[in-house]
Amino acid sequence: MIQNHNAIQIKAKLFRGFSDPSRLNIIEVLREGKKSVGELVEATELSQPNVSNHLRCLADCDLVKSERDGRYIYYQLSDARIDQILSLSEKLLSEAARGVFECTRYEMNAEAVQE
Amino acid sequence: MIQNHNAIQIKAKLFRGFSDPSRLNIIEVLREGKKSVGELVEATELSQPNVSNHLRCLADCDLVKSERDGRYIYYQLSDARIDQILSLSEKLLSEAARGVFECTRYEMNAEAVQE
DNA sequence: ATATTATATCATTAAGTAATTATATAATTA
DNA sequence: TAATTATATAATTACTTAATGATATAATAT
Repeated sequence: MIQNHNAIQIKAKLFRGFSDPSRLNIIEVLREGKKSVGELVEATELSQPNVSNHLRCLADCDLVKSERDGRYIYYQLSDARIDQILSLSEKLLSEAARGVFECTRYEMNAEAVQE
Repeated sequence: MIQNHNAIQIKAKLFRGFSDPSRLNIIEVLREGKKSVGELVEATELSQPNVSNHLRCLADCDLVKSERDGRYIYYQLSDARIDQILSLSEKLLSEAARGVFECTRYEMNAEAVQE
């Protein structure tokens, strides 16, 4: 049975959280555990405002939650299933990675992959 | 950094396949089983060129595979884990749907949601 | 061979969105 | 209080990409 329009909109929105390389990079770092914004900036090598912008997006979508400790604000993934979804995706990519990489519809300016 | 740059690029690209509502709609219909392009057009109410464009994107990424039968071309999901990823996402959304729905980043609506 | 049906491709348009720069807010320390 | 550190916000710019409309290819039927 086909899903209703809203269900698809919402699900697409969830995946959009994962679909940007910078945002996904942040999420991958958060899979290690709770991190401050500064730690995320250092780990991802993104600019601080850029990290904050993406974090707000992720927080709005309830993919991450935050708590302040002094002047630091710590972020963490809000749900264990996020980790599961990413693990499953890795398994899928372990076989399909070449096809995904060669997809030409998006130009993500990726560096060359050695095979 | 836990993962290398390429791994993140490729994973982001995979999720981009799911992140557009039209494309996700097509994928959801394909979860029911093999469908011709015409059946997908009818089920999704998207235009035929639009469906074909998205199918090419999905095929390039190896998310779907196709086979011709006469003048019809049938598409199906290429890997059972795609269905698993979508099922897991549904479970996640069963609790987080409100937050995702209320995410304002993509509507360019500047209203902070702090806790 | 011509017409019809099914699908793909391509150029263009229009909308979306990531990154940057500058600035603001908040907590802490001197 | 003023300075410093950590993070957030906002406006702008540059880039990305979905949808459309026109056309092309492919298979089949007449």
